[in-house]
Amino acid sequence: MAPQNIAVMLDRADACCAERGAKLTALRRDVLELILEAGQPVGAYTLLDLLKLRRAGAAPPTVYRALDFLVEQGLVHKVERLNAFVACLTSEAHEHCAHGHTHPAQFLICRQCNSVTELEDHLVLHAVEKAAARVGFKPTRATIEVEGVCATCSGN
Amino acid sequence: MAPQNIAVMLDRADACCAERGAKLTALRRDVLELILEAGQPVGAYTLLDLLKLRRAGAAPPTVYRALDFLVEQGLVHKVERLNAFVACLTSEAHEHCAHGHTHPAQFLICRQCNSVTELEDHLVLHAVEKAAARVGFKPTRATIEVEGVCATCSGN
DNA sequence: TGACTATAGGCTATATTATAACATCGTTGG
DNA sequence: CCAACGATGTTATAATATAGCCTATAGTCA
Repeated sequence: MAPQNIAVMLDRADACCAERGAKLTALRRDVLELILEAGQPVGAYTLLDLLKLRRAGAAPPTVYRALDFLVEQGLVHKVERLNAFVACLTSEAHEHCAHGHTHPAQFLICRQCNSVTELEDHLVLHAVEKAAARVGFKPTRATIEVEGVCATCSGN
Repeated sequence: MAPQNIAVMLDRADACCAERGAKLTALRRDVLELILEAGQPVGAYTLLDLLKLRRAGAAPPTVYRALDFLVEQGLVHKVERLNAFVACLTSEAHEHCAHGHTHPAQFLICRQCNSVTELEDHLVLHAVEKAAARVGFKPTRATIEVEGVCATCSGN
């Protein structure tokens, strides 16, 4: 992502937090910036190494606390299958930021190029909700991660 | 699960592996039995502690290798959000065991009672496949884990 | 202003989850 | 038999994540 776009995203994130009474502190902003710069899922310790270049004293809790905050605000998602974190780029997360903080999302993980694409497909969500309702289950959050081969890698 | 049912499941698993040219060795059978006895998702190190009661020399690789095998055979699933393993109880996995080994599944995780229910909902799978196809992505596997409150806990 | 309170962050240690690497053993097929 | 392969034993270590305690800073209210 181009630096100017990252700056835009950071400012959006800032406004979004403010609207909710949360604070995107300098540290949290740094961590979010590093994730945006990565442009792909990045592990907590990779992030820590990057963060140390700016903040010598950084330790695991430094990163994990910032990540907890960012995930809670819906600015970052954790990809469970990769134990990695990725910035949320969907417009909803930033524009309609009044809705419940963590918005639902699906990930497509290409096992050839390791790229990850975020989707926000309401039909999928609907199907999941219906399946849950069928057994009386009340969902609050869904982790949907699909492994496979992306369009580019499969030559389409 | 009642002991006699566990025995049935183990024998089915055995037959299933045999049909595929895989061997459900004593060790693997022990690990599968422990997971079935747990009746809920169980962590690798919990499993290791249980296994040690029978096999003093057991170490992490002992358990992880058995788990790798069982997951590959579709007899056990890993619940990513919990870093835990659960036995696959769906009939398909055992009866139509000729299909691709790892069958798709969805999990409903109750955050009140920690129970986990496995679903195999084809509408959900279809929705995921369609969403993926829409962006040219070719899925091979999907991790679908829903957190919420189960029917029992929500009083329905 | 000054003390109160709550949140954020620094820092050390440690818990939890998972794998690498190499040795040994046992079965199976030539 | 013995070669080859798959399974397991064994030791060490990597990778991921959290506990707990202390300090600093910012907003709040008497």
